[in-house]
Amino acid sequence: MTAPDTPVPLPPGLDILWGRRPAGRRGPRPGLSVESIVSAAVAVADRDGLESLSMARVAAEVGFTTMSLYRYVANKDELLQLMWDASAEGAEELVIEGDTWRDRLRTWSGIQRDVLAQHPWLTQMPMAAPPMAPNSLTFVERGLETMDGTGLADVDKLRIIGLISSYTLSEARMANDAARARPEGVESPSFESFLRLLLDEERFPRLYGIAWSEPSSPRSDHEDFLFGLDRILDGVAALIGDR
Amino acid sequence: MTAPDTPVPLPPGLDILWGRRPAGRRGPRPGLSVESIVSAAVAVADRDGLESLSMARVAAEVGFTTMSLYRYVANKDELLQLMWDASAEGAEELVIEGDTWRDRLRTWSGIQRDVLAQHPWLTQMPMAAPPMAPNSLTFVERGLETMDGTGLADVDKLRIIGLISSYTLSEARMANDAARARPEGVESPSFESFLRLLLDEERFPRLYGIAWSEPSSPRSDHEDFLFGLDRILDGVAALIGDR
DNA sequence: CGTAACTGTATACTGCACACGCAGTTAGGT
DNA sequence: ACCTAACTGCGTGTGCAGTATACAGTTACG
Repeated sequence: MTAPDTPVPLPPGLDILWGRRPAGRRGPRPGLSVESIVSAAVAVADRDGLESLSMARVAAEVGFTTMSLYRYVANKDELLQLMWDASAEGAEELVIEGDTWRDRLRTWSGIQRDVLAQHPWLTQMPMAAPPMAPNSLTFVERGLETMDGTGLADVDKLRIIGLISSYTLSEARMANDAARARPEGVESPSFESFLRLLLDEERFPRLYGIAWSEPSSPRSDHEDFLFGLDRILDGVAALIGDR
Repeated sequence: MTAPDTPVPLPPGLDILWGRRPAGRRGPRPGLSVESIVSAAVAVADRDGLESLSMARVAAEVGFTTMSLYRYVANKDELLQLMWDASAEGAEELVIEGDTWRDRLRTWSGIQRDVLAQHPWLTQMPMAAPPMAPNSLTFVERGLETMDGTGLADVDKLRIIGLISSYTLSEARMANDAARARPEGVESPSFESFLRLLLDEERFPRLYGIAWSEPSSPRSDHEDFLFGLDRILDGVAALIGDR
């Protein structure tokens, strides 16, 4: 029924990202651009967090009125999608080195972690479905690339990429939320102290034991992260060995 | 400096959950209760999604005015925390069966997945830091329990629990977001069709291959989930074998 | 050179969380 | 018996979101 030239309707924002926006010819020169709006929004989110990202705030950042943004962006959701993809900028030029698939996957995951550390608001974003924006997909492609030569099925590679990035995202989210919970670096009692207050030994024998026995090694978020990642990679190794 | 009787300030909502709210004696009988408010809120979120959960909506559900809720709950964030913990109700009576740690962990993860399926809004919640509410912690305790006898260090058990639940949560989140993207079950083109439209072979050789070769096996979300879980469990098995 | 397409903006509307204060209700102290 | 402190429920009001709409000015095509 649809004429062959009728473009399939894309999810919000994707038409911009994939360069399918007509770009009219008449009328005054645009004083703004999607890119400048997105980068202003990213700057605001980096500085003040996602919760204080409003259309008015972004407009102030670029020196225009709030409503002018809507000439370039359909709504706030679309802007968020664009910000997400903007954070994956540079994936095109990315080259992942390493002798083994394990090294390369580790590096790939580390890059993702770095991005999440630079843009903490990414962990609070309402991530709609799998990534379908060009930079994100390029990054996925780079991830698949790391497993060339392992003999894994392509579908399994994709699942592994999904697994690792969901893990990386979750860990970053937890680290972020925890950091935000202690406002002024005041070494607020944080997790274990609370647990010691709240846990009683009979209801929570194992957690109780962990809470009271821990002060030996003050381990870092990064070590926690690597521990989990190595468990996943061990699982991948087992899968590769299976065949 | 703090007097011994001075209660340590708990994060919002936790004082209610752990039964540390004074509960005054004078004044009129409360017409509401925290429990009724929370369960009304859960009902609203189950039915209409988290985005349409407002204090006014909850108030209408229980037949009171908006502001009356604030006599029981400090703010909306606190209500969300209470809802989160309420979703883990029943963890106390939970008994996880299975002959091997692997079976038990699988079951444990499956229970979490079921809860997330029943309360999809959990995947959209701003999860502040690790769970410190009683039901959530009880569920963690049950998770630790599944690995009794594996000889793993307690700290590692806790990390594994964290790893599995972050994975389970992420998978549920993606499944949810994808489901919400196609509004009326209209078999919207969804992921692969879009990929076929957007990917060109030279920029995305591997994704291109996956997108065009796939229709062989229409696999389900559940299989995807189990695949990733088994990778993680393989990793745990490797860790257990290491010692 | 008229007009259609386009841009920036002011104004207005809606829904939200929540501060505040008031009126009525109960239980203890005198 | 009664005063009063502690409490509940509610109406009003505030400020901030996102965004619909209409309008005036600007540019390029026919």
